[in-house]
Amino acid sequence: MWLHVNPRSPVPVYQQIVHAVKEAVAKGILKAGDRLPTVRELAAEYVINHNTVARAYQELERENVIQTLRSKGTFISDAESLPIIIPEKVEHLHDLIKTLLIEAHHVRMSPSELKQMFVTAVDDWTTEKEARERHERDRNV
Amino acid sequence: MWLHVNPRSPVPVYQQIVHAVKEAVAKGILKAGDRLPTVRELAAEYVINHNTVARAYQELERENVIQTLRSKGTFISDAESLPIIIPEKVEHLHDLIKTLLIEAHHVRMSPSELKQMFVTAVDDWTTEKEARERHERDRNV
Amino acid sequence: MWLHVNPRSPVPVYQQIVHAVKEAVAKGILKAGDRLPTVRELAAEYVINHNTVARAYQELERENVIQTLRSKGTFISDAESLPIIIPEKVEHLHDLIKTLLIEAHHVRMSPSELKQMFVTAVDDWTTEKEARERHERDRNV
Amino acid sequence: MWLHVNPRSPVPVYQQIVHAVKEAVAKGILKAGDRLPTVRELAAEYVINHNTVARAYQELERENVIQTLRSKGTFISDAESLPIIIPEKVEHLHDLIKTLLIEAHHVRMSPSELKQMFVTAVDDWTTEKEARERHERDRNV
DNA sequence: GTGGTCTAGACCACT
DNA sequence: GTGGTCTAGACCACG
Repeated sequence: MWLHVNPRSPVPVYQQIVHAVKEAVAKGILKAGDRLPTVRELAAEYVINHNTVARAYQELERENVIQTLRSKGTFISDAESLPIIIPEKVEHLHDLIKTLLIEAHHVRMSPSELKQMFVTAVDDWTTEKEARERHERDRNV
Repeated sequence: MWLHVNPRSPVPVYQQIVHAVKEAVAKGILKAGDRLPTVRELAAEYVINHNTVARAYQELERENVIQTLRSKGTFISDAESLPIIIPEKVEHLHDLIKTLLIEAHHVRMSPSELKQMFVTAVDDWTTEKEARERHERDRNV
Repeated sequence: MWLHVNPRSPVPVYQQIVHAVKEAVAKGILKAGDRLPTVRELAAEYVINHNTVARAYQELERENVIQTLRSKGTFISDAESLPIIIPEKVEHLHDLIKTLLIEAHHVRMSPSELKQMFVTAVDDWTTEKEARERHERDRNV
Repeated sequence: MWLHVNPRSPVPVYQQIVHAVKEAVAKGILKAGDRLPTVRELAAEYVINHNTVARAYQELERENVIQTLRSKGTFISDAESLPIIIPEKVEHLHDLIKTLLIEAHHVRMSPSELKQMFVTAVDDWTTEKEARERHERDRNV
């Protein structure tokens, strides 16, 4: 399963859920049209308050990651159906990168070392994703 | 000035201060030995309670970013005085990079586009920093 | 109860709380998973401000002695959950021992007498702890 | 010299001085009758406020470690001249040992390991002291 | 109901 | 005058 919730973490549980769903989507584990568990199913399985799960789903819907079809369930949105590109969010990425640079400095890592680390991480991410997709294809052949 | 505080942001004021100081240090705007405003000066200037500022300073001291000289004020610490390297924090950087990849995907940005953006951001950061240092040197000549 | 607070002591109240909790844990009076009083309960019982208690709890959490489960309360953490070993802290123990030797000298106690006293104290501590554990076990049988 | 003062340490400077003097005495580096620098000499040499040094001397006098002979200077007290043995102070040693046990527990050191560490530390202390005394004697022969 | 944050204002220890 | 601590009382985020 793509979800691990740690109730002891300082980051709110509902945000952990949001993040996990977005991660699964980004990795290609969840794909457009896939159905998510209902709020109550997920709440029961992970022993979470259902209000918490509901809040996570609301947030995901707000971000257009999922869509709720009335009385049919919630599904991963079709990415292409959302043509809106939001400069505000790109801004957010810039801030994240800046934070990365700041934190790196305080761990005595130079910008170029960070760049190195970043490139490696991205390459790993990409190859892992491709491996996953190849594996998926083979299974379906 | 290197500090902007937004009291209505969801991120706690004391953390905003912490982040701002770390940013100024990473950028080279604040240097080892520089004196920070006193708790009460800073509190007055930004209309913050002095306790909030004190809490930020304590957090910064805990992270070895600043040092308190008893009743003389607080100063940016020498980076060299901290031989401790914390693998746990490097781990944190990895997580940040992963988050970056995930968020990028949800703004329809591919890993390679993100890489591009990252490299540009780092280069900008570095050249800005060098420009600042050159300017500083020239002023002191 | 395992807590005695003296508001007129020169040592800060929040540190007294921190120390008392650590002592209770070391003695086995508080065990992994045990729930601590809520911030406000403890504050009310000892006529302390809740902020002071909160600060003590935060410090304890930072030292991995307790863990906060969001809006469920705070609990003694599993010792096993903390694989981190800090040489810096062992250093601190050495300093404490040196202080002990120095203070002993000024009470006209020779190192060997101190050694005697130390061994006795440790043995008492251990037997007391074992007695407490045996008693605990018997009660649960 | 037997004094090192760290103005950045969280422990007050005057206490650092007190501790250093007591340490030098316990180690036999300073002996009964030895003359200490005057308040102003010491203040000048270590760039400390003379009030701070004065306070340290007061504290040392209060603890009978030194004695001030009016207009002749301050001297290390003759230990044997102070026949008073204070149970209150022995109590203090007990508390220190208890703290040691508590802190050891939170660094995952068992009481017996601590005992081991303690014995080693005491033996080192004693042999060092004897070596110093032998060296002293040889020099004076 | 839980802890977390903030303000306001007071007092203290240290230099 | 510096930071550190504490109280009192308020509001918020989370589950």
